[in-house]
Amino acid sequence: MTAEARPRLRADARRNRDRIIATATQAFADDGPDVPMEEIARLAGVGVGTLYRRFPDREALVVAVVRDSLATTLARARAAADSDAAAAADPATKADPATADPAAAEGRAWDALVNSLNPSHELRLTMRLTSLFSPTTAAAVRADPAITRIRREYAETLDALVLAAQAEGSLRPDVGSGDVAHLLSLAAYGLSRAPDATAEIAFDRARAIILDGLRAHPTAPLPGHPLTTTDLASE
Amino acid sequence: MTAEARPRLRADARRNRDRIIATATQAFADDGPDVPMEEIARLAGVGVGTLYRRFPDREALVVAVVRDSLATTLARARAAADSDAAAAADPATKADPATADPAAAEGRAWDALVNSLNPSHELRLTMRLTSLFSPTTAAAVRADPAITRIRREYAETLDALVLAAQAEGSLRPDVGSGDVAHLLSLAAYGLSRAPDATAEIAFDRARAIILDGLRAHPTAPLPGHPLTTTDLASE
Amino acid sequence: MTAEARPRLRADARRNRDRIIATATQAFADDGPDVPMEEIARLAGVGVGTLYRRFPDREALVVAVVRDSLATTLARARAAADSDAAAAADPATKADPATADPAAAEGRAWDALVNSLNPSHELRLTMRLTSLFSPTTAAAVRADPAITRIRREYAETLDALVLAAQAEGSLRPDVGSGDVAHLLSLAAYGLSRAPDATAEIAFDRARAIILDGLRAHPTAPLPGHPLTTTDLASE
Amino acid sequence: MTAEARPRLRADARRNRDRIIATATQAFADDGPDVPMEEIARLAGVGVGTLYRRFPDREALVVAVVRDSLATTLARARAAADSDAAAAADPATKADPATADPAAAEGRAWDALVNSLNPSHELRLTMRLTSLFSPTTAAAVRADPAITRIRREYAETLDALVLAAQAEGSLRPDVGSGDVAHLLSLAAYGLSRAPDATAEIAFDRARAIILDGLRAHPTAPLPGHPLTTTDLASE
DNA sequence: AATGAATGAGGCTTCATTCAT
DNA sequence: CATGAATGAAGCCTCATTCAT
Repeated sequence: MTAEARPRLRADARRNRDRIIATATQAFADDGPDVPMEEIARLAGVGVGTLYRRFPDREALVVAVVRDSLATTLARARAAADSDAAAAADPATKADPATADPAAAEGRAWDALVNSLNPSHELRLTMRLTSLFSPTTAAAVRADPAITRIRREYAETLDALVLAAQAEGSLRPDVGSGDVAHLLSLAAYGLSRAPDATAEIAFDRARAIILDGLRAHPTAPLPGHPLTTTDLASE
Repeated sequence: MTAEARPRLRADARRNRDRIIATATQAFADDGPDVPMEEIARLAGVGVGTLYRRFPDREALVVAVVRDSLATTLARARAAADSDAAAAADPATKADPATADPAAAEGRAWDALVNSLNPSHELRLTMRLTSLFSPTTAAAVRADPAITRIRREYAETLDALVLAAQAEGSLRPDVGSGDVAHLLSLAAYGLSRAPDATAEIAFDRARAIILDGLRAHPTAPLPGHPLTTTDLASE
Repeated sequence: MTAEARPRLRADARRNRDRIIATATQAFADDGPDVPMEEIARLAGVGVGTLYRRFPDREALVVAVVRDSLATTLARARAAADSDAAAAADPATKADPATADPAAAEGRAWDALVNSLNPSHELRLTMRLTSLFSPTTAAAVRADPAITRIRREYAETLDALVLAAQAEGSLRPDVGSGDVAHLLSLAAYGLSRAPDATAEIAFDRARAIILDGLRAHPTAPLPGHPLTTTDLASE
Repeated sequence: MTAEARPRLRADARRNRDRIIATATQAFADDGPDVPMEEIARLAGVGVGTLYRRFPDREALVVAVVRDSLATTLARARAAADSDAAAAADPATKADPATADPAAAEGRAWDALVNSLNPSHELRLTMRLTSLFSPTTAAAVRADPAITRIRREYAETLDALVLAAQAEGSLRPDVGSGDVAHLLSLAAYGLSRAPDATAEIAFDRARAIILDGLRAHPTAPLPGHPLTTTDLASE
């Protein structure tokens, strides 16, 4: 995403690169992590050679796909956090709670949290990916510095959202950002590969139930201690 | 229960078969769905020839593994349902709520439901498998008659538990057995392959939060309608 | 060659293995070091799978070919050394120099040396191989323990032949076994790939001239010091 | 000398061409005959496109490299022959044998022959190349008209040197220029790719021994008949 | 019946060559 | 013209499956 490691690709090369990542994301989601490289190339409308010129091997492609997808997730979470901050600073919004979205009745920070956890269909599919790859590939993904950085920044953003929601009293106090990330990634895993009405409904309902479980009225103490995203780093 | 198509194997052959399934289950859990057949055979201490004598091809082995695992899950759920029924019929138990497990305070049917959803580590690993196999293999699994039957029986058992819990007022009324099955399989997906303390804690906490979300005090109506396990059949 | 690392192959497997090595030796000689593995398999009348079952990768095959060829060279040199020793111990032979082969007039030790350096056509072709492989593969060859051992034993045998020939005064005293090995491997390199009358003659003449240069009448001191085969170990 | 088919390149284009040949020569010597075209282009500091503009395909590049190297060898041999002829015509030199280099005691023609066979390290490396290329490429090299011409001219030059040395009695009479060329190319083959002190010494010693074998005192008749360089043309 | 050897289709990757910028 | 991106044929290797011992 940043300029660091990108020596300014030619326009068409750049276009190809983006198309390959998008195609690969979809292909992994549709056909599992073993889609032949040639299939991906074909779907992207390029030759295998081009694919390999951009990504020296399958692992590099997987890493790029995950990196891209996480970057988008991070951007979305950040946008949610920022709009929350903006709203908090805006007297107009603050002044009239009556105009608030009824579904947002729990409080602004809660809404921001929920919002940040409402990934697009494509993103949710990508979230499934990590769990699908072979242990070796998964290790390569975790070892990637860019991915590590994005995860760290994502953790920080989510931490802020979690703390704000707990401060306003809408999120149960005995959970950490790690718990929240874990639960929502679970919901995403549950999605079947192909877009499917039932899967969508099941996801929406699961998410709603999970959110109910996260609200600020625990019936019983949770086992263990609040998990931070750091606790899940090796997952 | 499984006598139908099984022409009564000799004891040692039967032992071989069981060991292969156990080994394969472990191998899939440890190394992902792509473990070579030869590796499985080696781990099971038999030649590939023997493996292929029992399971005509890789798909047949996978189906057998899933079938075996689901059968165990079903047995566990049934035991939970039965003990609930027995308890319900037993005045002694009914008479003295004070002796109840504090964690079980929500009611007997709730406890039975929770109990049926507390799979062993090995089982939870196996539950992940289905989502790991290629779409083709996954389709073969769903098409297997024995698996279909087990799923149906499991659905019936879970339906009963869900209805009982709703009857006693401990489970929110706007969920179906499909929602429950979905949520719990989600929690299981989250487990990483290797046994890992953090993953265990994350699982336990996620499960607790999900159960809180399932309790009988919804804050907002759920989208859609209660899902039955039939709704999820194609998942 | 020894039983150490060979867990007793099944008869047909053993036959296949031998045929693959023989075929590969010929194929490398005919078509250079880049012959496709599939071509070698085809020529040997086996499937690629069989080739790869015996030799995990191309490098392993090359190492086996070189190992095999060096072992034969060693055996031949040893036979020459032994027959020399036997002859030396046999009074009948000793008694009548008049019956000696005229071409052997230089002395028994000289004959033994020359004899040990008269490799078969196939062997000479194989000797070329080492110089043909890529640096990486050549390094693998040198790193092979069996090859190292054979080279050492070969060096010892050649040392004895060289010393004996120098003792009887037929070999110039300012050369070592390293010089001899080097020169004769050179002659072998000169052979073109395909059997070819001109190449044969050129080889025979080159060998004769080199032998003349090695005889005990140096006209000028050689540069450097006598080379041992150890000096050439890394070559 | 090479103006025939060369439509007069621009100076910088010429410089590019020369650099590519020099780079390729070095690359072949360092990394074997399989260096990728792209690697050669990179080392030469040009794009592949430029490389292909100069040399329509890999074979053309190899041919150019060999051609270039042989031309240098020819020039050197000619210089040796010419200085011999000049010395022969110069009474001053002839008059005072006492001033002769001690190592040159065998006679002027012998010295000229030896001198012409003392290639630089780089050249000797290049000489190895021919034997490293695949049979197909080697055939293309032999089929190249320019190379054929250079070889013919080289043969004529070497013939003259050989005859002169035999006339002065320093070279054994039963060898031809083909034998000489063959033996010396052998010595060069022995050089390992990287500059290496041991290889250098081994080469010098082998060359000295071979020269001893070529001196005018045959101990036994050579097999076959004197080889001309023509006899070796197909080698 | 058990074993493990043989087979070959299929996936990964490289690199000579062509072509758009 | 130079550049380097794109292409795809071809080689390496793996592994599901079959078959001889």
